[in-house]
Amino acid sequence: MNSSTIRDVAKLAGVGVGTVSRVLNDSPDVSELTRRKVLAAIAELDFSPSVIARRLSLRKTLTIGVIAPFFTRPAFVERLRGVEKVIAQTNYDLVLFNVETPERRDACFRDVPRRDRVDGLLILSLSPEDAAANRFLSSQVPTILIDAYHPQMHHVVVDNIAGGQKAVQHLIDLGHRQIGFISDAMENPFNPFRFSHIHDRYQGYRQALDAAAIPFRPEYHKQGLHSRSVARQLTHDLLSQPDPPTAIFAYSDTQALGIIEAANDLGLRVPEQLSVIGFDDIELAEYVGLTTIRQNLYNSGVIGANMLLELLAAPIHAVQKVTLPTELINRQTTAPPQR
Amino acid sequence: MNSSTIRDVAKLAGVGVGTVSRVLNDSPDVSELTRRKVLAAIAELDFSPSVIARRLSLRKTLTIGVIAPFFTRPAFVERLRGVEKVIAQTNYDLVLFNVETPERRDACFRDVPRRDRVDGLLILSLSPEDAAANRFLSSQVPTILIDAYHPQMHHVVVDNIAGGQKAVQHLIDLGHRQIGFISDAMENPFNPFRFSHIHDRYQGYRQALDAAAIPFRPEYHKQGLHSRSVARQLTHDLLSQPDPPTAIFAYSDTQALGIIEAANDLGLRVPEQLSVIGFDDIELAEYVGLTTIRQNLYNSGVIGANMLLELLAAPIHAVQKVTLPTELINRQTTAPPQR
DNA sequence: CCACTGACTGGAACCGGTTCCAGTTAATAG
DNA sequence: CTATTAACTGGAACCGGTTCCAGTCAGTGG
Repeated sequence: MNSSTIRDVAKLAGVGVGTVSRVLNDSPDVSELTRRKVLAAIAELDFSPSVIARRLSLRKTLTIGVIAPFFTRPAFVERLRGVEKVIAQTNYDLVLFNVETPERRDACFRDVPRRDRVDGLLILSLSPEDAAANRFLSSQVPTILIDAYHPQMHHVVVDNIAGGQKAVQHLIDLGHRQIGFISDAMENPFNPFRFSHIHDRYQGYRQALDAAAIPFRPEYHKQGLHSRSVARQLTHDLLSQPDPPTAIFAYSDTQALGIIEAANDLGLRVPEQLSVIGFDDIELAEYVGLTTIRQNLYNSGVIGANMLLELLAAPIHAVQKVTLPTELINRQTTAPPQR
Repeated sequence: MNSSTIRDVAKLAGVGVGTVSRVLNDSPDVSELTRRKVLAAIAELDFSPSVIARRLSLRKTLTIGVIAPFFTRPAFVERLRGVEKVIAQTNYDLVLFNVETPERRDACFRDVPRRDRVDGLLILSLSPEDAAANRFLSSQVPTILIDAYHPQMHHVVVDNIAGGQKAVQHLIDLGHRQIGFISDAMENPFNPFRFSHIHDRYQGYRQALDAAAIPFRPEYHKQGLHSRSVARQLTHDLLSQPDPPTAIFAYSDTQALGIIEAANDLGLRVPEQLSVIGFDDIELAEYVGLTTIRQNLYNSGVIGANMLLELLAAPIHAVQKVTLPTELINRQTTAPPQR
């Protein structure tokens, strides 16, 4: 059925294979008469060219790879959605590599960036170390980091430092002076993917405190694995100390939810007795009325994918760096501290 | 760098290309000595075989396609996760086709099922009409429907009828006799993807009522677009009528959340004054303590992907039909009706 | 009338694997 | 010692496109 080849078409149309190929590729060097004959033969045979054979002779895969820890956190899915939207409008195929363990990440970083596998690569939320980055750079596969960073690689990131600062500044503006921070662990082994935003948001936290001349209190910063339940436990620790914070900045919305649970456990009303602010603005955040810092997740995918397409179309550039802004979404979990 | 071919390896190792190919494919017909020579040459050249060329000569794409409306509802992502998990363990690539409009669905149904594009296909939550199904069947591309149905295609579905019945039976067991149902629209144009579960869950609703000899009241069934806000509005309609229901079965958890919002609007306490039960058991459900019917989303992806791999390995079978059970998850939104 | 140009065309060579057939070699049987 | 066989091996042919070179032919200029 689908088994006719370009040679069958050539024979039927009474032309050479080269001519058929020219017709298929809209070459101008074909007379109108010939073109019509070829198109008729194509229609009669219900021929369509083999993508596989094209790939071999073009030495391109017509494929874009995406490496990401998609399913581990809701935010990643939203970025992927933006990526897919862009790629779907091209004739590239989108090949998915999901990463749920550091081993799998390393395997992907090793095996995927090969010219015969993908023409271009998007990496979401996974910042490569120098060794991996060098492999990407020498692999000749154009690669864009989205929500991830390496100084020598193209990337589109959100301004986590400014975002963290914005969150804490909001609490300060409300009158808070005792502000806790609950985050993922900043160091291995509890930050196996080395999500670098943690450091950035932490830095934003510190800068906002400094700017307001509020001394940093290490006992106000609790770290642990990224999950609601861990955040809940950390909040218990945080609030059970003498002179506890009156407001908490959470590294992520997921953790903010754990903080709110802990407040409920302890009989503290939010926001009257405890203010909570998150980061990301995931869908749940709106539902529970969480004040948070929004980053435009979908857009980051769109921008990254478009950068990659440009890179594939045009020759090499200098390292492209895009930083996206954040936005304070003021809902119902922050308020002035009680006197 | 990556440019060495099997012929380079053959020359360096002093053997023929066929022999190198045999070594690469672990053929037993190679002497140990020769194998070592070849492996040494491979290592020296840092050679790895071109996937593209393999595809052409094997006449396989080494690719599995997934067509789905992934990002429109959280449940789909969870299924995809199960699919990815299975595919990642093979050497198939996973190519993603996201569908957000009926046009895009039709385009995917038309263009993707081609032997030179994918070796096998998984379709999530989109039930093809007969015309499309015939194209799939005649395309020679093994295809599995997950959470979708066509009588002549392999599929793995959840037992939506039994699930709906289970939900309503739970309400009846609690003593409810006035039970509403809020669902997606059952007919076009408001059900553009023809999600068939709606009919099934509706049927489960009707069966449970019949079994308890409770007459069906059409005014207790409200339909609308799938969203929290629409469900909220429908609930207002439902509860503002004389003799309103004391319990509501929601087609999905998302809609159940809208129902709860509406109850709050009206000052009705859940579950004391209104019982609500959902369907799916999405992540949010646990968070808000929603009683619901769980379907094992992740597992449906795993099972479907494994079915496809078997189909790719073995010759044609009879139509495979798998039905997965559901489970009542009893949380805090259902209770006996008030006297 | 010849040389030359431009427009178009045919088809071999190529992309880099796999496969199959025809050897070669060594071992075993007769 | 020869015939037969088993165990390996080399390499041509093939998968189905694209590309490029060497034409062919009509038209133009001298």
